[in-house]
Amino acid sequence: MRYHKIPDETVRRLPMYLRGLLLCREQGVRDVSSRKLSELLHISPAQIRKDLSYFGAFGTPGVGYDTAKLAKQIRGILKIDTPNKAALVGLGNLGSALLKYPGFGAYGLQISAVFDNDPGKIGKIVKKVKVEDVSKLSTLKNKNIKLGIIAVPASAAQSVADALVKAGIRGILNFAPFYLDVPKKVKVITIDIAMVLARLPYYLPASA
Amino acid sequence: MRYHKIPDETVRRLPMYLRGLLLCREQGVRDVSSRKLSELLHISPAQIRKDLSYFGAFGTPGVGYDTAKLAKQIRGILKIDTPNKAALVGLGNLGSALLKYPGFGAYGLQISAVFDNDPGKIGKIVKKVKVEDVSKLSTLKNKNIKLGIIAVPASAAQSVADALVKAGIRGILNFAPFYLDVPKKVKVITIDIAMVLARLPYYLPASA
DNA sequence: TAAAGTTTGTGATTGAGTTCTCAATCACCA
DNA sequence: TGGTGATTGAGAACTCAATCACAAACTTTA
Repeated sequence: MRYHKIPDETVRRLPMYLRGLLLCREQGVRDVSSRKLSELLHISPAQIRKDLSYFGAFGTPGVGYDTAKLAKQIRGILKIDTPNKAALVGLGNLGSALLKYPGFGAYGLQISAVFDNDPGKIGKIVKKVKVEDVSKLSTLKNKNIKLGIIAVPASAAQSVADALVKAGIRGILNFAPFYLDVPKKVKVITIDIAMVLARLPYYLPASA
Repeated sequence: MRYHKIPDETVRRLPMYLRGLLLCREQGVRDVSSRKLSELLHISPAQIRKDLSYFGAFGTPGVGYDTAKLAKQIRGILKIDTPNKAALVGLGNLGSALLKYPGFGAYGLQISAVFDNDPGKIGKIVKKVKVEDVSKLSTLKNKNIKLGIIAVPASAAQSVADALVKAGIRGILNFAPFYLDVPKKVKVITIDIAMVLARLPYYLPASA
């Protein structure tokens, strides 16, 4: 299966597999079968095997997958085997929370530049990172930072995105409720938290 | 098309349509065609029409959709035409940001109860809501709150989910990187922010 | 070494969701 | 009032993803 186009859905699940593998390793499990991983992640065993098969044959029939080895492979596929630096734009409530969020480390991600337009915040040092003025976004070019996180109001999101693209950013995680118009070479993933929550009442039973 | 099973993907897009319609209304646009909405949201016109057709015929051939009328319809479908109260558990960095997040109002959502296990936070009043001890989660039963937001560490997520379910919660928005085991009647949507960001490097061009 | 028991990897199948297409409908205008 | 142009709604066709099912590969046991 190695030479096929990879479904986006498969890429979306790869970090889940990595999480499951790390969980197994913590518990000292050396080998894990697709069935056991399935119980942990609630993704079907066949789905797991098919997803992995797109990239090669990592398992051993009768045994399963070597947790350490497979974790390394997946990290390689996701290109997170070497650390990735990210720039955060917007140090409001959400931006601050993201900056302090401890979960990025497990995936080799590090926020190593922060920008805001509030003079009261510029110059401050949070989490060992100095807050810079958004007008300085262009300096990212020299820092080999390819990922950007947008945590600004919707009205400013597009202009921030434009600046990020101009600064050489190639992947954007966008929290603003707004479609970002960027060149095709730039990958954008948008998370609109309110919109996700807005979907929950639909599933509530009809009776109050 | 009114009597078919609704695809989950369609439900996921409904809030986007609502956002687009609100945007149009702000600009004083009375009627909008599926083509114009498409340009705004980057969802194909056919997709928009098909999604809406699952619930009825809301448009006028040759004209398009009445923005005010359609917005009202969608709110009804999503059951956000009357306000929905939500309980937030976990007032860490992310929880605090969520509590202050202004975006929920547009979807009729309101965080009207907050819980934490930190004695230093319990009793405080944030955004007019008094922070309560997590052991008081059961009091939700009397408050007609059906939605819960979990913003606690992964290690505590399952026990919080159990407590929420016991308190009558029927929909959960989970930010912990963990699969939550809940009864089928409870709908869970998980957002693992780190995991989403971890997917971006995959799309970066091969050369550094 | 042979037989029994697991589990992988993948072609075949099924299913879900998207796009195509066009008849039907409506506004506008001469 | 009849013709023109725009747009909806929905069946049909298509595309993409998930599941099935099984041969091949490996471990274990005797």
